[in-house]
Amino acid sequence: MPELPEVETIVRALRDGGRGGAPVLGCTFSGAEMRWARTLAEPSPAAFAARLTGQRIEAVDRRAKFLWLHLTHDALLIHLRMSGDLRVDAAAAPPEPHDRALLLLDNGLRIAFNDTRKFGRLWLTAEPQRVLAHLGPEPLNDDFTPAALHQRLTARRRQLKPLLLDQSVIAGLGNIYTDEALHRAGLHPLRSSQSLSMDEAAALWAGIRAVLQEGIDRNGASIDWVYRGGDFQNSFRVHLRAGQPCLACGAPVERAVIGQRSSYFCPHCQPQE
DNA sequence: ACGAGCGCCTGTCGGC
DNA sequence: TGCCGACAGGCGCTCG
Repeated sequence: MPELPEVETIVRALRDGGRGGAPVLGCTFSGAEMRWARTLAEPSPAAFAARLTGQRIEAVDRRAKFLWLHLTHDALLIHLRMSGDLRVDAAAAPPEPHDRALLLLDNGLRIAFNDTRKFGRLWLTAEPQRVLAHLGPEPLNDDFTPAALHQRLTARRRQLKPLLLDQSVIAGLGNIYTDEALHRAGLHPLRSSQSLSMDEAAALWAGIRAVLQEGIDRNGASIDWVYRGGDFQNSFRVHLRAGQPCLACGAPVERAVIGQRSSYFCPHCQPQE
């Protein structure tokens, strides 16, 4: 599910409150219950609760699509994958269906990791950089420049859309925001990355920045039963809009499967050649 | 180096 | 109504 803006929204809620939950910054873990053991990437389920207990949440951060809780000794990394979400509840509240991990806090609250499809993962580790080592630049950081994007795109010859989904090239984009960024840049998802001019890379850079920032401003996108609270889905220009008129030119939006993912684009605004 | 296929999971939806 | 395939915001693996 979540891409960078959805994860950022969750980070801000954990830090400051929001999405129906209380802030947890500064709280200390008092226990944990794993309800689907494979959710835990490391350490072992047997070691997890004891190691977590007593550690205080010193900071709540994000790297790409990973939530990053800085604890007293360790990092708690959380990747929500397709269907994960976090809630902050009263510790005594009955669990919800698909709650995979319950992390108890010493002030009567509880962080629940809910994940219908069981793809999400938690890491409790003293070496977060080992888990995050493969990630490319953060697209909203100052060092992510049009020239840096151009260099990374032209260093390879790949279809543009799968390349943008590759977290080692740029970190944080997923299927929705990639479609929207390519549309804003007027670039076809199958264009060869190596063929991009500096001007085209600069347009893509601006498109990526704009859609991510708008997604954050709107608290992410909510589709179907997944995720809650955001309304960026009301701003989609192409994603999920096959057959409907392009909001820029009126041509029907097309859908194609590219790299095993649904892709939506305007054939007029995003010519393949 | 790149792209395709598949596995991991559960749920929803549309067609027959 | 029931069944069946397609599809879903991600990512890691193998195989050509």
